[in-house]
Amino acid sequence: MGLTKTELFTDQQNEIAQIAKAFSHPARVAIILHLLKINACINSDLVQEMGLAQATISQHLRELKEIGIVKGTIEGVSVNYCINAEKWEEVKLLFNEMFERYNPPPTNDCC
Amino acid sequence: MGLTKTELFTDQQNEIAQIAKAFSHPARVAIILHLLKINACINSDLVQEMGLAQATISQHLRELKEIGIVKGTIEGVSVNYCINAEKWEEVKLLFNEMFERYNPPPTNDCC
DNA sequence: TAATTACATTGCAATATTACGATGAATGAA
DNA sequence: TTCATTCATCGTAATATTGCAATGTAATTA
Repeated sequence: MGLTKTELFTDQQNEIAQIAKAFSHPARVAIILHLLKINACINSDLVQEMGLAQATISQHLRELKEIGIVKGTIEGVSVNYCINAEKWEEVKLLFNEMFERYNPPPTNDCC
Repeated sequence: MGLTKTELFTDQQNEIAQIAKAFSHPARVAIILHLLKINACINSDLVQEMGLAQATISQHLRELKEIGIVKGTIEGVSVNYCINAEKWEEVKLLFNEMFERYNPPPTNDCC
């Protein structure tokens, strides 16, 4: 079918999945890593940095903006993109909370 | 096209994206969270837990196994699934390293 | 052996994603 | 005003994902 049955899952599960989806394409990871390094940049910089078409980068940036990880402000003719600090912290906590849930079983009888 | 141009990106970028993809569906998140809580379980337990068909769960489990996050060992008629401790640690470090890269700009002149 | 249980795999339909050319909108420069 | 720059959006083609019924496989039980 291709239609995810989100109603079967908790809000937390859906939220983790939604944010993970933002990270699930290397172009978006590359954009995020570039923003982390450079602090702010414009669409055409990213077109230079990666080898994708401008329309494609714009589409990826929109997804990152929709999730809230990235912010963009109009700066004359260009748009300044950067990491949304508050959301970044939130995402970090959400994933860390999950990562820390694992406590290896005392006996190794599971697998 | 629908075909990700992985050759444009670094190994690290592709690896983060690949692992994030494993987390990008709420059913797989639910499976992982359940395994974290319960330590080990079988396919049919998950079918009860979530409302998806057995074939669908099996498919999600296969993806998690392919990535390495989950291990499965045959236990008579059933298969015991559990978190792969080594891979879990690796994934945790990979994501934490990324999360910690962010240092908010001294001046808020970006966005 | 025959039936049962637990999963995996196959095949398919519905939908989502990826990529990009073409085009549109807005700003600034000549 | 006209042109160039920057980016968003639209439309479309190629491919990927999701979900499940049907079927296959292997081990256990009667």
